[in-house]
Amino acid sequence: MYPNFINHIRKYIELDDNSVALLNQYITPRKLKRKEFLLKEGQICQSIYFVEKGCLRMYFIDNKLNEQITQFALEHWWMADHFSFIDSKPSPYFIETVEKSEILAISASSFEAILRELPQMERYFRIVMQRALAASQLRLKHMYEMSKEEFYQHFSASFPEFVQRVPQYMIASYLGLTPQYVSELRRKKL
Amino acid sequence: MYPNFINHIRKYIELDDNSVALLNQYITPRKLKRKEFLLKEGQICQSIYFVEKGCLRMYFIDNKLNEQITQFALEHWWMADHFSFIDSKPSPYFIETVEKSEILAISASSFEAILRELPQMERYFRIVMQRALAASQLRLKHMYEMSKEEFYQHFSASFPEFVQRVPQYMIASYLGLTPQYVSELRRKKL
DNA sequence: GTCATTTCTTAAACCAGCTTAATTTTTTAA
DNA sequence: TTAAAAAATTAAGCTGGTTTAAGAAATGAC
Repeated sequence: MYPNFINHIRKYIELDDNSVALLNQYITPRKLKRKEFLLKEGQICQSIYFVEKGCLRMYFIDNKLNEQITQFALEHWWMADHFSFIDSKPSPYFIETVEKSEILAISASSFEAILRELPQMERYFRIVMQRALAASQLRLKHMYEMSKEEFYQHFSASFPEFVQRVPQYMIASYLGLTPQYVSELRRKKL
Repeated sequence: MYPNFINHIRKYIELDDNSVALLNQYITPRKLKRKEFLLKEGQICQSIYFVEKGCLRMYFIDNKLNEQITQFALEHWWMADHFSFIDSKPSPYFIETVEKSEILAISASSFEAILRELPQMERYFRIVMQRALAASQLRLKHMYEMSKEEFYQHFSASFPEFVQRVPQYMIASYLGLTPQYVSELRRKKL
């Protein structure tokens, strides 16, 4: 059904076919075109989203009216504004497809139901959250230790397919650079 | 025994006295003076640490040989290099007490034992990790949207007791500023 | 296919925050 | 208490990266 999703869970916990069937009841699959929204500023982030296929970005509008991208999610990744999701507070973020995507949504009430009926899923989500936290720590370390130029070069070298897949100005925004400066850096490298 | 620790867990899950007793078997309490280390660069982060009392900082040495602080942990907070802890990889970080502290350590093997014997603790840690992730998302947003001056003023206004408690050069490092610039900002404000 | 829109590039002026270096103040340890 | 070490301040000069503005190239929708 949703091979990426089920395989991802089975990387961390055991899940028999009955459990998979039960799980499926709480999942809302969504097929989205490019540039469609899952969340807009001011709304409550009602669901957490698993990227079965495609790519999401999360951004907010800063005080200069720029779109500031804070996260991407590719296949196998979860996306959510966790503060908004946990506390049912309005989110400052937009979550939007970067390309045609297939997304699995789990609403807050489904999330609770899953954890109640399939307690082993607590373990799965504990591990996922812990790994996301580890990734976030690492990203922060990179931001502390690298100049913007190094940060860009490091990112390009680490995720070349991603740099191909996503418009350059989005990479720039995610890395906290102006598109002009990225242009300059690319020219410099060639 | 460890009131902050047990109360923290009981904020999120139910825990009877037997479970508390069981839990206690897997916890190593440590009383530390100021400037003692729980982790040094190159070591594997063998434990996660709960701050029962006091304050920890995590930092690494950057290429200019500065101590770059990436995290603090006060009472009720957990501290760990999660990448190192999860994958048993050498850590680039130091974890050190900022002041006299009482710390509870849970080693990787104890962590697994706790989760095996008290499965409801999966839920506790899932919630803790999810909240830490939310906090990390928010911090990142602040870094994207604020100038360094705004970031400092925002931090000072948000955590005045913390600014009292911790040396100024540590605040500067945590916020990614030079101590000189912080000095300038303080003077400007008065 | 082709036109409108989106994305990328170039270049020059500008500035927030850093570097360097010297001095003063505070803290620590004996 | 006092000497030494650690932390904070001040000030001048500098630079990595932004801003502004305009044109060129690529892309997607019809």
